[in-house]
Amino acid sequence: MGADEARDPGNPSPMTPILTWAVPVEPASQSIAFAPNMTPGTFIDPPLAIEAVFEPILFPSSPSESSVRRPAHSKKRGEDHIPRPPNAFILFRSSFIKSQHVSTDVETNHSTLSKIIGLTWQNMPHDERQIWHAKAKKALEEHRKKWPQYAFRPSHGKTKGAAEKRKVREVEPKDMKRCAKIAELLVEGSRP
DNA sequence: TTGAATGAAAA
DNA sequence: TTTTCATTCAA
Repeated sequence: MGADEARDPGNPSPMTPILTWAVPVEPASQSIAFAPNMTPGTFIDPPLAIEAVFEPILFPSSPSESSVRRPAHSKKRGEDHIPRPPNAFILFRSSFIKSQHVSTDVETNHSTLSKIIGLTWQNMPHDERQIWHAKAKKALEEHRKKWPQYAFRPSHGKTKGAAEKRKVREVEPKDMKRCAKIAELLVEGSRP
């Protein structure tokens, strides 16, 4: 760490409309419930209870065609393998791909897609990203609940002989600019 | 098996 | 601090 917290480049937005936050339409359908094994005595009240995880405004997941969940890479890794809990970006990316907002029809290269989605992620307003962070947090809680004893154990000597990673194809700057434009348009165009 | 992104957590 | 790995699927 250190004094390099200047991780917030241009984000002045002096005239950002702040998106009309459509109040959380979540009545009592999602009432807070204590876990069965949790005794009221041990309940620690979190400073900020963000129980309600609102749906993203900019890039909502497609309501249709989203039931068949593939086991991803069921090969390799024994069935005992517990996958890491997905972080906010991974969740966002998955949703983005599934939604087919821009995927496989125009770009089949997932590496490029990752670039576009990454740029889109950075262009997203803070509020929107926070929603995905909340989702990630929730996923983490579920993960902990499902595998309480899970712990991330990265293998050290994994990357082969530390050989040079050969790049398949570096995205040309021209295409890079195109990606940036796409990402920008994606966010701008999704604004209400 | 790799690439490509971001982020959480381990070493 | 650096490295691993979570998702995703065409090469």
